[in-house]
This record gives sequence, structure tokens and C-alpha cells, in this order.
Amino acid sequence: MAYTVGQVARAARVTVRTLHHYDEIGLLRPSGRTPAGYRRYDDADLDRLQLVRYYRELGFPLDEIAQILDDPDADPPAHLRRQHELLSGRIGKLQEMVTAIEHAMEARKLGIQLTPEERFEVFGDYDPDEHAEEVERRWGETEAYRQSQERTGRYSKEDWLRNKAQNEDWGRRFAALMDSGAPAEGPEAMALAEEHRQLINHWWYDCPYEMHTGLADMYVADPRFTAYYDTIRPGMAAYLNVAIHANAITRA
Amino acid sequence: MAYTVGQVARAARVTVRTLHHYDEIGLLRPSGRTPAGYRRYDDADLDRLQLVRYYRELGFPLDEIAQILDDPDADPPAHLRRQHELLSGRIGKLQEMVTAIEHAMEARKLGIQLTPEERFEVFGDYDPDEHAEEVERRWGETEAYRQSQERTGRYSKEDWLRNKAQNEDWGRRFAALMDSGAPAEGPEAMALAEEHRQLINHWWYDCPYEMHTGLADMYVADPRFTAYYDTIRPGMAAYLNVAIHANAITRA
DNA sequence: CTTGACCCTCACGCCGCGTGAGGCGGGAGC
DNA sequence: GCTCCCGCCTCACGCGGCGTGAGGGTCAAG
Repeated sequence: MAYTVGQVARAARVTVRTLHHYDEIGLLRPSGRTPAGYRRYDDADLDRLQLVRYYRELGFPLDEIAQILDDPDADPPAHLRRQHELLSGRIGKLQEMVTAIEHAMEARKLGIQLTPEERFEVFGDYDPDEHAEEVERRWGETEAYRQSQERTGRYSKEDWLRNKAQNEDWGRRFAALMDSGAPAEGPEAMALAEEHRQLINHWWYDCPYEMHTGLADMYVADPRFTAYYDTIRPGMAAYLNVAIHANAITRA
Repeated sequence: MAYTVGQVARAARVTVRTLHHYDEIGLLRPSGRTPAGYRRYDDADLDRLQLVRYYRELGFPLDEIAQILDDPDADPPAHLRRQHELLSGRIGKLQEMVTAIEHAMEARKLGIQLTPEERFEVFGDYDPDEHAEEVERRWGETEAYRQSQERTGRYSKEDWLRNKAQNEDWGRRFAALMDSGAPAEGPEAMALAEEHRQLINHWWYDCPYEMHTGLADMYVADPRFTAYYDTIRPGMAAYLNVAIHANAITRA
């Protein structure tokens, strides 16, 4: 049976223009033409079109699709298997994104937040008056925010200096550990991860291990925090993430 | 804290060119510039970038993303909810594709196939010698193919004519039913769906209800078969799909 | 001062179609 | 046979979202 370009377009839910284009580039040529020049597509053409559309849906460029389809070793079962595999992978990736978003929603609900100096410099770029309103708008409803407000409200100038000094010292030692080539799951790295957690506990808010690992995931998922740590030392966010997870597992 | 365009690009896994482009079109302008003209991005910029990338991943055009982000009513929790919803929908769609592929793999394994005349005209375009090799290559390993070969091998010329006549008669009556405006889940439609199943049973191979519904799904998922039925009457593939499913449920 | 990495603007180009122009083909109705 | 309307043809400009490279300035370390 043979079909016009319009019939094929409707059946396959593509445009006529798309089919013209595929013909032009040799990806899907109609098997025939009428004396008037009308394209005639047969069943094998429709077979091929379906494969093209599936690979397109998966994001393959057309020239690559042509290569795949013209591979003499690829038969129908092979295409089905490959597409199944690619789709499953894509779903897995999107599922990770969903998980990250659910995690962010959960974190917001439970009050997980980063320490203010992970967002703002305590001194230097940090201007409490400038940012207080934004911080309040974003985090004001959370338990962790309430805790850190209550806690930091009592800090003296010396407290802040000490806070900053301890944080920077921790950062220097952590970078040095990375430079030494020690593994992220090693005992030294885990010790520094534990120290990181205790600094949060001490200066900001209660931070149990589940919360600490939640923070660790944010460090790699969120460009802002990736950028913050990677400015101290390239690759730090990822390394710290591993160390925090390893630490939490060990102490569970 | 402020970052250069390179730092941001690395942290967010995008290119510098992309960030230039976003600056150009006003989607994401750096909050500052050095006296030398270098872009300086701050934390709020990185926040916005993350949202931009998420919506891009979901296929939104940039101008639409700008509108969404500049909506005064949209706060962080609202963005998270929307993205969660969109991602879930997208996963659902991909999951359907996986299901369709698994179905096709399963169908192939169990030997579900379309009747030859749904692929080839018995007379007219049909040339057994021309297609036999392709049919054998594609379906030769299946139980249904074996059955139909065994069964049709015994047909006389009169059998083929009768086969064709019954099929065409069925098609005319089905099209007429559609023209009448009767619902696809109505008794008349279901009766014709049952007749369709019995024609397959009689002329080609055993076709239980589970197999019949599997065929019905292929009629709408595969452009070749959509085209075949829709040539008889526009919209027939979808209508028949519903009728077959309704019929199978009723008779279960 | 030199060097190398990173930054700047400018600009051509690509992929995969969307859209429309101008004109021919085909079938149904009169 | 003629007309009309829908569908087909080729041609071609254009778009979105960057990729790539040219030519030149900036910055920090040695």
C-alpha cells in the first residue's frame, strides 16, 4: 500500500515539511513518485520513519540516526533493545532530577539551609542590612533559620571573627588534604567532614547526619554552592560530598 | 561572593557562550562588571541560572523562561512544585514509550503480528514473491507466523477472494458505523470489533482477547497501521482501538 | 617583563525545521 | 467539459539556541 506525504504526516504526527526535509537530506526517501511528482511512501518507508522519530525523541541528530539505521547489523529486535536502553537511561536521569527537586522541597520543609557564610561573606561582601530581608523572605519559615537567628543574635564581634577564622582554617586544611591526594572516603577526609558538621552545629543550628548528607548533595547539585567551594579549591564540592557521605555511613 | 563567567560555567555545567547569550537577551544578566569589563555573577545570579537550566532541560524556550522567572507571584516553592510536576509528566510520557517498546518486544516474542492484508494488499499491490522474503525475515520465528503459513498454505483462489471480500465488507460497515456517530464503546462498535477478531481467528491465527488488544495498541502507535486504517476512513485506527479495548473488557 | 590562562566583543554558521509564495494535480460536483 | 477546492510540488527566507573562531585586552604568577 502506498501513501501520500499528507497521509504519512497525519499518521505519524509529523509535518509535511519534516518529511520533505528528511527526503532532501536522504534520511527517508519515499520509495516512489507519481508522474506528477507526488511522493509515494510504502510500508517499509513508514517502518523507517517510526525508527527515525523514536531516535529523534531521544535527542539524536539526524545524521547520526541515518548512520544507525543504515548499519547492516541492526535488525528490528536490535533497534527495540537499543531504544529501550536509551529510554530507560533518560528516564533514570529525569528521575534523578525529580529526586533532587523532592529533596529540595523536603529540605525546605525541614529547614535545611546552608550556613549564612556559605552564601555570604561574614565580612567583606557581607552586609547584614542588605541581605537580611532576602534571607528572611526565603528562609524565615524554617526551624533552622529560627535556630540560627536565635543563636547568632547573641554573638559578639569576637564571636563572628572566631567563626570566620575557624571556617577559613577548616577550608585551608581541607584544600591541603585534597592536594595531598588522600581519598575522599579516607579517615582524614571523614574527620574533616565531621569537623565541618560540628562547625555548623556549633555556630548555626543542629545538624544531624541525615541533614549533613542532604547538604552534601546540595553542594554538587546547586551551581551556587558548587561555585562557592570550588573557588576555595577546584573540585572541592564533589570531594566534600563524598567525604560527608562516607562519614555519615561510618557514624551511623 | 562573586564569580567570573568561567567559574559559573564550570559550576553549572554550561558554556561561556551560553552565559554570554543569556546576558545578551536579558535572561540572566550578571549583577556586576569589573572596570575591565569582566562579568561578575553573584549568588542570586546563580540561583536564577539554576532555574533557567531546569526549565531548559524541560524544553521551554528562553523567552518563556524569562516570563516565568519574572512573574512576581512565583517564589522558590512555586518553582519547585512546577518543575516537579513538569518532570513527572515528562517521565510519564517516556515511560509510555518504554511500555510501547516493551509491548513490541513482547509481541515479537509471543508472535503477535498483523494480518498480511493489513500490511499488503492481497490483490493489487500484493505480490507474494516480492514480499515473501521480507515477511520470512521479519516474522519467520513466530508462532503466529507459523500458524498463518500453515493455515493459508491450504487456501484456494476462492478462499483468498472470500477472505478479501469479508475484510472489505467489514471495513465498509465499520466506516459506516463511524459515520453514524455511534460511540466507539457502544454495542455496535464492539460487535464489529468482535467480528474483526474472529476474522483474524478464522483466516490467520488464533487471536485471544489479550492479543487483540495488543494489536489495537499497535494500530495507534505505529504510523504504518494508523495509515492503513485511516486510508479506509480518517480516524479509524483510534476508533477501532477504543472499540477493541471496550470489547475485550466486556467479554473478560 | 614574559607567559599563559581567562576575559572581552564581533560575527559567521549550523541544525531542524516553520512559514509562506507561486503554481500544478486530481477528484467531485454541476 | 468546466469549475472549484484541497492537496501536492519546489523554492526560499527565517528562527531559536547556541558552536566556533578571530582579534585583542586583563590578570596573576614566575
